[in-house]
Amino acid sequence: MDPDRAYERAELLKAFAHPTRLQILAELAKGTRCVTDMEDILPVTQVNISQHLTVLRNAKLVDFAQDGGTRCYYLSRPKLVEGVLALITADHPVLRKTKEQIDREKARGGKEKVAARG
Amino acid sequence: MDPDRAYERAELLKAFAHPTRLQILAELAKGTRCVTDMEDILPVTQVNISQHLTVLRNAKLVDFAQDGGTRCYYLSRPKLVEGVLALITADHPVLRKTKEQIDREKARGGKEKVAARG
DNA sequence: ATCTTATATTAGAATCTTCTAATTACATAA
DNA sequence: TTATGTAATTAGAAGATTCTAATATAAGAT
Repeated sequence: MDPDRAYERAELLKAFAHPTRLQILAELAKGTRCVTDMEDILPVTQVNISQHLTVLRNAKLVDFAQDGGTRCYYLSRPKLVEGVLALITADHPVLRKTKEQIDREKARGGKEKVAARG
Repeated sequence: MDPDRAYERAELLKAFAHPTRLQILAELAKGTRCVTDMEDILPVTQVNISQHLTVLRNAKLVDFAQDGGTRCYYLSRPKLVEGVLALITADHPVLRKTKEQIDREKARGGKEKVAARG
């Protein structure tokens, strides 16, 4: 992965990487919500929610449609957000390998870099 | 999502959310690597790589098997890491909705919170 | 024992992120 | 036009993260 793309993608992941923002995203995954809806659910101030929504908007994870004085927020890339939420919510057992297992994997020819054929 | 789980999951995502760590994870997704392998690929110091590997180990995203003086690092939760890498690598078109579309979605009864039946 | 190679640790400065307090803006109702 | 409800912005303090420099540890070779 080249450094520029790594930087971009890290920026995207940073937008996810905060407890309040994850809770906002999880809530929006259930449907459109306005800021007052979120205030009812989250144990933080309106100002703080608004600040986190700004981060999420800048990352293009959410957007809103204006409805008079209120804003209806929704996921602007639902597949991405739902995908990430599903992955971090699932249980992923932690593997442990010995040097011998790794050697056997290499012998079988796994995913590692190999000399070009031909 | 309850605040404790949100906190835990945000911690996990923070481990992903750095360009150098993403590059390390992408490299390990190709196969086992030792620290010198990574030094050859990444434009950062050995010390810094080691520090990022510590972060990744603490998050249980990677682990290593000792091989004499070198350490063979591998993904300890490959499905999780590969899943996240695939999601952030894919192109996810950005949706835009009007208030009217949102109203119609609500009328159809979408994912939003609804009064309990019964 | 000493040197070399491979990797980790520690300390601290620089930078970035987050939260709180104060204020602003905008839409609607009275 | 004043009040009310909804949401955003700004400034700055507090806290967390990251990087660099110096040093340490451990294994293998000489």
